[in-house]
Amino acid sequence: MDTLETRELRYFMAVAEELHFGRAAERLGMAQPPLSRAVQQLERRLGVCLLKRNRRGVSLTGAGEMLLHEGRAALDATTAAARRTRRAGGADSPGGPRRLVLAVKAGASHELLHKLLDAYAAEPDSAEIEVLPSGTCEQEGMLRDGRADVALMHAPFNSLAGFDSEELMTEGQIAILPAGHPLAAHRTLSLADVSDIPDLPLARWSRHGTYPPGPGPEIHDQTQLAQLIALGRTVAVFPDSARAWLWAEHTAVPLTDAPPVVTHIAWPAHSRSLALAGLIRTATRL
Amino acid sequence: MDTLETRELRYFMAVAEELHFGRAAERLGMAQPPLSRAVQQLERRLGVCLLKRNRRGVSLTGAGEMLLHEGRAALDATTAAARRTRRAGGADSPGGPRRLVLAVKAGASHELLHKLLDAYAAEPDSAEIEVLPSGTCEQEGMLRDGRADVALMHAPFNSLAGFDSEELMTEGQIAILPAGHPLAAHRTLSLADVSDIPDLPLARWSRHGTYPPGPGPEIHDQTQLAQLIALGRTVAVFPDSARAWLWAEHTAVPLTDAPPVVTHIAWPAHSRSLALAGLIRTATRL
DNA sequence: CTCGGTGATACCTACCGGGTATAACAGGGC
DNA sequence: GCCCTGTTATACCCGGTAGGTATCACCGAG
Repeated sequence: MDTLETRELRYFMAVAEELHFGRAAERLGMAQPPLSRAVQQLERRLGVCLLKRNRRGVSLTGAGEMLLHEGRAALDATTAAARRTRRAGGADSPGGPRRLVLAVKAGASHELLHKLLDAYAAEPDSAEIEVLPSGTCEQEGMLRDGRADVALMHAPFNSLAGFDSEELMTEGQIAILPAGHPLAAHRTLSLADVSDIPDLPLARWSRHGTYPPGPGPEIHDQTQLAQLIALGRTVAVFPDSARAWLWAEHTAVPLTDAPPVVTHIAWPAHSRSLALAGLIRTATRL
Repeated sequence: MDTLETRELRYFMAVAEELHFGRAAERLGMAQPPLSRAVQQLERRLGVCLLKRNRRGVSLTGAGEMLLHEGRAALDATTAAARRTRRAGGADSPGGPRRLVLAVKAGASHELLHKLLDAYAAEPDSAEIEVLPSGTCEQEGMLRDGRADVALMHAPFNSLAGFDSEELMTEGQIAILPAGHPLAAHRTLSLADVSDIPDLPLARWSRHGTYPPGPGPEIHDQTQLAQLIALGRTVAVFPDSARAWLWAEHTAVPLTDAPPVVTHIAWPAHSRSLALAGLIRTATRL
């Protein structure tokens, strides 16, 4: 009577995201009429109007927006439950699984990650760690929907909201310039210096498939970016630890006014796994 | 195929908590055979063994424990989605609902709460605040399953894990003694002093219907506790602000070594409501 | 005024969730 | 050793409902 099945939620989410019954039905692999009916039923059961059916497409009501947000969290939580249960698999041992999935932004914190993995592997009865490279700022979603159990995150880029976390490292930021560029001769630079170079527009990173507006080139791969810098086509701002992968044609210049980057280890607040606790203990002792 | 319906989750949770198919079925208001079948189906779909069927009852496997924990979070999230959507109700206004439910431990932080409500009501276009009194340490659950949108919590009693929060107030703790008791004459006391009084055993608070072991009386109501103290039958430890409801027969003595109590305002990390943001802003400015 | 695109309705079918009855199995009491 | 009790699993049936197809109702654009 008041139980909100995940199937209904999935259906509503599809419609709310597409704002179009036909496309939503296609995405769900079903016909449009049963989808319409299911959403109507959902509205009747909740006793609220979720969608405004304008003759040309659909728009969300206030309650619809609420369900879109809260439903996303709920769906993530259920798929997380399924995934983590599957991973816990045959292991009948109490105290949680013997395998952890660690999400790391691809290429970031090389050295820290290496030290962490080595130190943890040396611990007595440590679990197996699977390192899962993630796209830009995707670690949050991975923790939420159970693709990962724990993540290395970088404030202020990642949001730690909703997770437990421990601080691991703080570092400054550097501008990475083509070695030959006039600015590369400076000892230090400011953010204003590098964000306003006429011949070197700041690169724009892919974020969930879309790019922020601006004149710079669209980037979704670190190697691609490195090459464009080496070719003198762009400039980028990175944490100090990015020095590890600089090319000969690159020059790193410290930024005086860039916010410091704080690397955290973060995990879902309700986690109760012994293996996770061990990893966190190891990480904070580094 | 991999979708984990809430109905299945509810069924499994009931069995996992009761560890008995018959009782679980009764609790769910259904017969036992379909419940057995549903759980079998769930196990087959997940491809893992969740329960060990011993001839005498049932026990959880590692995967079963995982699903018990993760599933609780998932079910809470879906019921929260349903509840909050219902509450968002007819309000088609963007930016979230015009009504917030604020969970407060019954009787705690009177003064702070009063100031907060007054200050917020004076704000331009403030939402309506419904104050929801909650039992001991129940605010977490209320935020998780959507009965509340925001809560006043008291560290270290409440756990802030998984929520966003702002600190509002820090206070010391006091022992509340019968006015005539010898210890009531002291200027200060230590925790050891009050936890080991032969004739005044510490009261035990109800927590989800159960009581911690010990010699003291079982308490689930502040008035009841106040009376027992006045009668010289027990002693209790409270934050400073409890002085507000002391009786004439009570004496409050500061505790030197009790951990300070920090009152926070806390809310689900993914909340995006304008009304909530306004309330938080008001609270932090107090 | 018609046509294209949208969501809603009508109707049918098949699946499956739920109920009842009963089997299979283990343990304890005599 | 045998039966009785408590437990979960199996067999079978029924009804509700999720999903499909065909079609309608509506409105905006040209």
